[in-house]
Amino acid sequence: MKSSLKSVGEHGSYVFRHNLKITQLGKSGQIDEAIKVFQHMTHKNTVTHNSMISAFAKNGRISDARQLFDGMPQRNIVSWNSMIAAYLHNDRVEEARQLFDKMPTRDLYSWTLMITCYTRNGELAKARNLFNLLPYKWNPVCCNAMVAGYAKNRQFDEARRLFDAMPAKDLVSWNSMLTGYTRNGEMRLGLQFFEEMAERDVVSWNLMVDGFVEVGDLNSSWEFFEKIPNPNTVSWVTMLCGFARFGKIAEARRLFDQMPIRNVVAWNAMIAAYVQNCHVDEAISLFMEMPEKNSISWTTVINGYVRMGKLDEARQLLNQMPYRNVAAQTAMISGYVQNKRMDDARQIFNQISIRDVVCWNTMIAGYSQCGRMDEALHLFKQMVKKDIVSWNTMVASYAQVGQMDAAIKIFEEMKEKNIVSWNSLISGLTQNGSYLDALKSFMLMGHEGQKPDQSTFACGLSSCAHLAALQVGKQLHQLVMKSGYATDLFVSNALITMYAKCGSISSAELLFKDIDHFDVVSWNSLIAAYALNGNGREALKLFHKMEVEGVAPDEVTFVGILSACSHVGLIDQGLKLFKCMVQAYNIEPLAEHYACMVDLLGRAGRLEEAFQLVRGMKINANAGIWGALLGACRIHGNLELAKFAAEKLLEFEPHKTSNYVLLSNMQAEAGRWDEVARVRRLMKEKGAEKQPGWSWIELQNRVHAFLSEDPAHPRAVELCHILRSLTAHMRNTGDMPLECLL
DNA sequence: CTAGGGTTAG
Repeated sequence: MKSSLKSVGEHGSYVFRHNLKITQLGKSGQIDEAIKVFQHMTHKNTVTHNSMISAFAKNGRISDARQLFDGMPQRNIVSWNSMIAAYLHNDRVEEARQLFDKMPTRDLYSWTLMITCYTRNGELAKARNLFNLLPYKWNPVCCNAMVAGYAKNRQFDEARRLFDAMPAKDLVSWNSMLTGYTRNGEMRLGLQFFEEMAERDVVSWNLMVDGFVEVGDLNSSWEFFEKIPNPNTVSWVTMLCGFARFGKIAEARRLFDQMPIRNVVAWNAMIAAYVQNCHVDEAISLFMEMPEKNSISWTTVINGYVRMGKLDEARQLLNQMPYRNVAAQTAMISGYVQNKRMDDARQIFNQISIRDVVCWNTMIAGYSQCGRMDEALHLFKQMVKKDIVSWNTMVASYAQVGQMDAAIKIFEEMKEKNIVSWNSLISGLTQNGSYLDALKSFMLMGHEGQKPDQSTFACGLSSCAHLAALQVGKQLHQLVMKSGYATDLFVSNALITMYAKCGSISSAELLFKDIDHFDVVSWNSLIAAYALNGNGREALKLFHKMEVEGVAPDEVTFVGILSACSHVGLIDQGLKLFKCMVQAYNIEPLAEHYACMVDLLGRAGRLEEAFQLVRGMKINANAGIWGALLGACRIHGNLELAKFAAEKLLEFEPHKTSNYVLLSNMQAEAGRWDEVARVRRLMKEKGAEKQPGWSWIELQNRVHAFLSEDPAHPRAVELCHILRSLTAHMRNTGDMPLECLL
C-alpha cells in the first residue's frame, strides 16, 4: 500500500513535469520538441494528452490534434474543451459546434468557448442564443465574452447595455468595451471611455496606443505610450510596429534597442519592420542573430525575399525551415505567382496538407493572371470554404479575359457582396464595352444599399464618356460632389474625359482648372479631350504649357497629341513630336503611337512612308496599326497594300465583320468580283457574322439602347413610326447622309 | 491541460 502510493507519487511528479514541458513548448511554437517529449514519456495520463492537443492546436496542426483526441484512451471534459478551443483558434466554427453538441457534459469553459466561436464569426444572434441558455449567465468570464463579441462587431449599444447590466464588472469587462472602440477606429469614443474607466492596466494603455496607430495618429500613440506606468513587451512591440507601419524605421530600431526585455515576438516585429520597409539585408542579419526562431520568424524573412523578387533565396530558406507552415508556403506561392511561375507555385501548393483560404485564393489569382481560367475555375470549384475574396477574384478574372457572361454568372451566385465585388463587375463591363450594363449595375448597386467608391465612380463616368451620355454623367458628377470623392484624382480625370467625350469641352476645362494637385493623367485627359473634339491646336498648346510647367509627358500624352496632329493634318508637327518623344523623352514608341503615325501619314497619302515605318518597328504590330493602314489605303485607293494590311488585320480580328466588308468593298470598286467572292467565303469560314448595329440615345436623363432589328424596347413600335417620319423629312430636305439611305 | 481583453507572419 505504502509502496504503491510512493510509486504513484513518483510517477505523478514525473508526469506533471513532462506535461508542463509539453505545454510550454507548445506555447513557444516548438511543436517538434513537444512531440518528442510526448512520444518518449514512459507514463502518460489524460492531462498529458490534453496538453498535447493544445500544443498541436496552438501550432495550427488541427488534424493532428483531432487524431490524438479520437485515439486517446480516456477523455475528460477538459479534453473536449481543448479540442473545441483548437477549432476556435483555427476558425473552424462548424466542427467546434459539432463537438459541442456531441459532448456528454458541458461546463463554463465549453459555453464560453462556443460563444466566442460565434462572435468571432460575426454570428452574434447565435452567440446570444447560447448566452441566454447558459446556466452561468452572470459569470463575468461569459459576460465578458459576449460584451467583447458585440463590441468587436461594432454593436456598441448592445455591448454597453450588457456591460451596464453586469453585476460584477472586472478589468477585463472594461477592456472588452474599450477594445470595441479602439479596434474599430472609434478613437473619440475610445478616449472618452478610457477616461471614464475606474481602473486601468497595461492592456488598457496598449489598446489606446494601438488604436491611435490604426487611425494613423502616431503622435497620440506616442503620447500614450510614454504615459504607460509599467509598459510591457506588448506595449513596446505595439509602438514599434506603429513606427514601422509609417516608415519610421530608425525610430522603430531605437525602441527595439531600448527594450528592457526582447522576446521572440519583439525580434519578429523588428524583422517584419525591416521587411515592410524593404531593408531585407537588415532583416536577414537580425534573423541570423536572434536567439530563438519560430515559424513566424522564418515566414517573415521568406516573405522579405519574395518581395524583393529573390525567389531562389526564399525557396532555400523554405527548404531549410525546420517545420514548414502554411503561411511560409503561401508566401512562397505568392512569390512564384507574381513571377508567373505557376508550375513552381503548384508544386508547393500540392505539398500543403491543410490549405487555408489565402493559399487557395493566391493560386486562383495566379492562374487567372496567366489567362489559365480553366485551372482557376477548377481550383475554385474544389474549394470547400470560399471567402468573399475567392468569389471576387473569379469575377475580376473572368472580366479581365473578356468572359463577361462567366463573370456575371459567378457574381449572381454570390450570397454576400462587397464594394470590391461590385467594382469588379462594373469595371469588367466597362472594359468590355458594355457601357449601358455598367451603368445599370451602378444603379442596381445603389438599390442594394452599396455605396459607390472612387473606383465605381471612375468606371461609371468612363461608361458615360463612351456613351456620350452627358445627362447621366452630370448626375454622377452631382453624386461625386456629395460623396466626398471629388478630390480623388482618378475621379477628377474621369470627369474631364466624360465632359470631353460628351462634347462639353468648357466643362472639362473648368474641372481641370479646379483640380488642386493634378497629375500627368489630368493633363492627358484634357489633351485627349481637345484631340477628340478636333481642336488639335489647343491640344498642342496645352502640351507646351505642360512642358513649361515642368510636368514630364508620358506615353499616353503622346498618344493624345499625335492623334491631335493626325486629326487636323499637322503632318510635320506630328513627325517632329514623334521624334521628340523617342529622343528627348526617351519613350519607346508603343503600338498606339505607331497607329497614330500610320494614320497621320496615311491620311496625307504618304502610304509608302507609313508602311516603311511599320516594317521598321521593333515591336509587334497590332490590330490598331493594320487598321489604320487599311483605312488609309481605302481613302487613297491602294488595293495592293490594302490586301496586305487586311490579311494582317484579319489575323487579329478574324470575327470582325467590318474588316471583311471594307476589303470586299474595295475589291468591288476595283471591279474584281472574284476577289469579292473570295473575301465573302473567307468571312463565312471564319464564322464572322454580321454584328447587329446598336445605338443609344439619352432622353430625359435615361439612356435608351437600341439594337437593330430588336423589338425588345418597350416603345419599339412607336419609335419605328417616328423614325420613318424623320427619315422622310430628312429625305425631303436633303439632310439625309448617303449611307443611311442605303 | 481548456474559456473573456492586448502583440508578431499571410
